[in-house]
Amino acid sequence: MSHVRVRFAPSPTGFFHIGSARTALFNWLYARHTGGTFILRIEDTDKERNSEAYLNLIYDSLRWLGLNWDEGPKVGGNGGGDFGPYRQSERGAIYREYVDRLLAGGRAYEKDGAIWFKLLGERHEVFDEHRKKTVTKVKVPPVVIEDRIRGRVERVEDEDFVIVRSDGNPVFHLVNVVDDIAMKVTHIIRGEDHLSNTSKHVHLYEGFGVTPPAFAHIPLILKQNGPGKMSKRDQGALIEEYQRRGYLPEALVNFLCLLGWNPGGDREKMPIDEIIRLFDLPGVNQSNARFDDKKLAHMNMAYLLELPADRFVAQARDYFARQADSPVAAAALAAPEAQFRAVMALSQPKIKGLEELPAYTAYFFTDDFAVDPKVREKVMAKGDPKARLRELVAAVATMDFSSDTAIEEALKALATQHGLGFGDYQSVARLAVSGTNVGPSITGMFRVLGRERVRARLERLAGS
RNA sequence: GUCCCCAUCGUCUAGCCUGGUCCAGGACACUACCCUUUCACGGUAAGAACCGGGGUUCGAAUCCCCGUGGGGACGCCA
Repeated sequence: MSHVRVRFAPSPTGFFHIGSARTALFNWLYARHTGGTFILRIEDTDKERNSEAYLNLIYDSLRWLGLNWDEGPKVGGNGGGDFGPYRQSERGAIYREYVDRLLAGGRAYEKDGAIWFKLLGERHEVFDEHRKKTVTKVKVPPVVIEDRIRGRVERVEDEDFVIVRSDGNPVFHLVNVVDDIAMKVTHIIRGEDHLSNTSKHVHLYEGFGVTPPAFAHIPLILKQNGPGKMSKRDQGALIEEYQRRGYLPEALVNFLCLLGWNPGGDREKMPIDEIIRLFDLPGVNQSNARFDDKKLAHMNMAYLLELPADRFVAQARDYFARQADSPVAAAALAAPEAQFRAVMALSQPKIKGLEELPAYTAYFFTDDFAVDPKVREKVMAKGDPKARLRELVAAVATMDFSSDTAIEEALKALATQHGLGFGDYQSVARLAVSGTNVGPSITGMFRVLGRERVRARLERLAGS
């Protein structure tokens, strides 16, 4: 097959959401799989609703997800590729030229100040009950689409439609087709919501005397709760939200590609190279998929767990840096490098997401940490906790803090000496030192916190 | 209302094209147990689905039809 050229063509009229991201991802994967070209084209013909902020959000989100584009805005030095410009707002001359061809060939006409595409066939007027108006129907044969995912789809498109608005701005259907022709796009991979537009597009291709590219309409992502497809307003829909919450882009990408595609068999968690190798259009499902944030969270945890320590530390630092207004984050960032790294080493195997980090690690960075009242009540109700705390204070004074095993030995010896279990000391020590009953191993906590702070906190609780 | 698409556990899905190997496999979630120095991770186990009805066939989750359900589109939005 000739060189594959696919495009992702978002319009900067709102936040960048999960559905768009997955469409971009499938296009990108197909390009990478086939060794083709991935084009980013900005469909900013709706002057009313476009915004530069949303445009930047598209760039940022794609970059964050790792979906680099070969042609498009921000690529290289001059023009971003051989078929630019890649923003439709800058391609007016090209559209005029194509519209003129239609006008000259009798395939378009002017009415009410707008330009309409003309269907070829017998015409008659009918009253449309649903739209409450009289419309002109044209007797045309059905458009046949050989969709790469859905198979053969037939649809009758029997009304002329506007291609240039009365204010002179071209309409989506026109620019979309013109650009796909001009940019030599070979495969149109887009959401199924465009399937019913496709009949218009095929007519336009035919009007321009061009064979349409291959179509592949991918299933939609349905909102997690309630009916309908996911939209920008739905819970968990925004890419920037995951970015802000410290999700790993590779986890999100892996999760997203599993929504509506599968590599066959039981494989789920896969490195991106493997996904690229396996991805192909026949593996894409035909049915819509419901978004599941639990599974995404699980995927994220799996990726977090296997992240090299250096990268985990970097991610954690990033996360804290983005919450600089929080006292915990400020304290964490102010901590010495070695301590920060040590705390992260204890946390990485335990947390499910970076979001947990502030609450999970606060006591390492400040003495002013929260104490869970329920845990306190429970722990302090058993036996003589204050006695154990005093014994711990004494033991800590001479304990070897150089390694977890040394600390463990010392605590075990203490428990044995008093005829109690390790857990009896562990629970009060944990409460004193961290204010809660969840966290890394007690020995790790002791070691990283250091003798002085551990002793002070044990004394504080013993004397309370 | 019209047109188009879709239909396997609660969710994502394997199997469907090339009917028998499927009293339907995996993952997430849920439950129980194990591991354990708390909490997680991990391990084991359990429950949980072929939308309904017709047909074709010796045989249907798999093929066909109808129904129902879900989704989408019907803009001088994209």
